[in-house]
Amino acid sequence: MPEGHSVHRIARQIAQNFVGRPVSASSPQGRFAEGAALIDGREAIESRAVGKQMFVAFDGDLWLRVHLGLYGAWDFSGEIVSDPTIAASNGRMGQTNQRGTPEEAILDAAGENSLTSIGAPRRARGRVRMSEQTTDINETDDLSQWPPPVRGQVRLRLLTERTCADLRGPTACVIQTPDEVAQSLAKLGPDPLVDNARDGEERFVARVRRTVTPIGLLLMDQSVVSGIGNVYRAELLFRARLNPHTPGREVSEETVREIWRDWSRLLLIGVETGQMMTRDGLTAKERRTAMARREHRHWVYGRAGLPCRVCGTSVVMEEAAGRKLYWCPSCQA
DNA sequence: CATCGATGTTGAG
DNA sequence: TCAACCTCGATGG
Repeated sequence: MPEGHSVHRIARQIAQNFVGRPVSASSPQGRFAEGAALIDGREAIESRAVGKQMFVAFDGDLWLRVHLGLYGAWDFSGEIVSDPTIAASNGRMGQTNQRGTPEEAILDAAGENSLTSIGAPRRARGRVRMSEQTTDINETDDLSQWPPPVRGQVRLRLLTERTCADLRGPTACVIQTPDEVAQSLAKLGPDPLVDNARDGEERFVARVRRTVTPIGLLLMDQSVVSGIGNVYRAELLFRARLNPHTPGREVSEETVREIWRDWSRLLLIGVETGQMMTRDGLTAKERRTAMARREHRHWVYGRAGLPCRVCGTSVVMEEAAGRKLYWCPSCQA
């Protein structure tokens, strides 16, 4: 259920906790037994996300490609070290609160200090789910057992001496050669967190402005731009005050560039906070409400029939290519 | 307890 | 265009 921001967070979590270590791989459910056997015991070399796809390299030129699809999820348990760029950037974002950021909670739960201190690393007692924009600690879990007992359908379990990652319900989970990875990457449009800002923007602009396909469909096309899903699509279009049905070639170049830059901005915020926060101009109080409750985070997504937050017109919902598209017919005329 | 729907993609027809 | 994939939180009885 993730859009691009979640996948980047997961890739970083894998990088932080698995890269540089030998990894035991298994498929408790059995549906990925062959693939798991191929990487079992190998050292993880690299972990990266491009759009909604994640690639993890293992020693011996074997790559794991995972796509979570609609309801895939990774559960991390054990000793979990947060990505320092995420933790550090939270301060910059000014979104700490009394109980601490999710990342700080992870550090606490995982006993992160012990990793860098002299004492023996102590077994963690944290558990996090990384599926969508939530990163929750379940402190009621009994983690006295190691490795943790398998619960439910686990397609792939990655395990080090200290950290466990369980993958459930992915659309794609395959082992690839470097050539196959290159082919997968070649199908993907630019990702603001992967591609050079200028190159990415130019590719996006060129692609959008040469087609009559409606911009509302183009933003969902992963070969046009990577990582945008149904929520970010609706919100980017509203933020640009753009009618979703506008053919790509009829969107002004300035507006196309504005959308790319806005996506870059929203993606960065999503990676840092773990939430799809697409509203701005909020007071401190409104921001706290929005951080706590999803329905307050968006301009139009999920608000069919409710008044537009800007003009009061009823937000419209229509089906487009099998997905629900929300927009304000007045603001986005 | 049953049912529904979801932040997604693929492939059949 | 639509079903299938295969998971789980939210909702209703």
